[in-house]
Amino acid sequence: MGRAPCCDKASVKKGPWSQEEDAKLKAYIEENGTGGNWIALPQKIGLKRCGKSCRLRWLNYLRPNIKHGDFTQEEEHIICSLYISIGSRWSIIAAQLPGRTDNDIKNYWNTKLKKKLLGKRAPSRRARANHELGGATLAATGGGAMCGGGTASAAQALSSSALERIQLHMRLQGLYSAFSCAGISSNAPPQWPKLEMTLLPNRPLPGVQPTDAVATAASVQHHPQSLVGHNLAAAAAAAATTSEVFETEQLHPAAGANYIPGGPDDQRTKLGFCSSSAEAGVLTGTVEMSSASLLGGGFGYGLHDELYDFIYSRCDQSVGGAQGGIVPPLPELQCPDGGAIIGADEKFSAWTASCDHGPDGAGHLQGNSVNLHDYVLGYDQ
DNA sequence: AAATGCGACAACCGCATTATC
DNA sequence: CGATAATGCGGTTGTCGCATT
Repeated sequence: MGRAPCCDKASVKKGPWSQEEDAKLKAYIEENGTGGNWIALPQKIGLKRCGKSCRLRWLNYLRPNIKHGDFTQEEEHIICSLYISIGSRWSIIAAQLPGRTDNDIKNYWNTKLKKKLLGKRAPSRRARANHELGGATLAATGGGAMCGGGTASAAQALSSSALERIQLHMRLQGLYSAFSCAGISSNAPPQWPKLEMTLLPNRPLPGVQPTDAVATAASVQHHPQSLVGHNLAAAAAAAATTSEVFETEQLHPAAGANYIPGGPDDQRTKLGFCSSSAEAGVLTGTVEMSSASLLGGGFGYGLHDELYDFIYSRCDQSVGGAQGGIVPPLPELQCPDGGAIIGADEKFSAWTASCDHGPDGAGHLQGNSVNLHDYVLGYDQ
C-alpha cells in the first residue's frame, strides 16, 4: 500500500499561479493566517490547488519581505561557505539569509554559483583518457572519473552534491597543503571554513553532525574548527532573527582598527577569511595559484586571498602567479582499492607528490592522492 | 526568419520527519 | 505506542525567454 495522496490530483490545478489565485491566497492568509492546515486551506478559499502547492506559493513568493534575485556578495559568501560545510541543506542555508527562500537559493546555486565555483576547470587529460577508455565521468560538475575497474558503486554512493563538496574541499586542501610544502608550519590553523564567523551567533546549524564533510575533513587534518560545537536544537527559533541583527552582529564582526566596512578585508572576514595581518603570525609564507609558481614561492598573497579570488574570479586581478583566472585544479582522489582517480590533474598532483604531508597519512593528502574512503564515510548523501 | 540551445526560475513530486489521535 | 495525517525538504522537471546558429 502506497501512501495516500495529499489531494485529489484529478481536480487540482497545476502549473503557474494566476494573479487571481495569488490575490485570493494572500488576502486570506494575511487576514486569517494559514489556520495550521494547508490541506484544508484551498477548499476554504475556493482554490483548486493542492495544499502543498499553496504553502509553497506562500512561502516562496507571497509572504512579506521576500527578496528575489540580485544576490549580494555577502549572500554568495554565506551560501558558498555553508554549502561546502553542510551540503544541500537549503532550508538551513536560507535561514541564514533573511528574505531568501530555500528554493531561491537552490536555484541560484544550481544555475550560477555552482558553475562559478566548479565549472571553470577543463577536464584533465587523465580524466578525458579515462572517459575515452570507457570510464564514466562526472561531466556535469567537471568532476573527475569515477572509480574504475568495477568499483563504480563506491563512486555512485556519492551524490553530486557530495562530489561538489569534495571538489571544493580538495581545492582548499590543495591550497592548504601548499603551505606545508613551502616549509610553513604544519601546525598552521585551519583556514576553511570558519563558520563560527560566518554564521549568525544565534543561528546554529541543525543536523550538522560530526560525520559531515567539514567535520570529517577537518578532523582528519586535526582541524578543531568543525561544526560539532554548535547548538543544533535552537536553529529553528534562531532563524527568525532579524536582518538587522544579521548585518550588525554577523557580517561586520571585525572590530579592529583595520576594519573597513565594505572593503576587501571586510568581504573576506565575512566569509571567514582571516585578514592577512591576523594570519601573519602563523603563516609567514605565501602561495600562488599556478603549480609552477607554487614551487617558486611568491609574493605576500595569502591563502585566504587565493580562495577569495578563486570564488570571485579575481585571480587575474591579483598579485602573484595567478594568471587569467586559472585556478589550481584538484589534487587526486583515490579509491580505497587504490585503483581509480577522481579529479586528477597531473601538474598539481606531481607537485603535491613531492610534498611531505605528515606522518599520519589517513585522510591527508597522501602523495598525490587522498583516500576516498575518508570522504565516503563522512557523507550522508 | 526559423530552428535550436541554453539559462533561469517556478512548480511539482516523493520521501522523511513531525505532530496528532 | 503505533497508525495516520500534515508538514518540511530536497531533487527534479517543465516552461519561458533570450541568444546563437
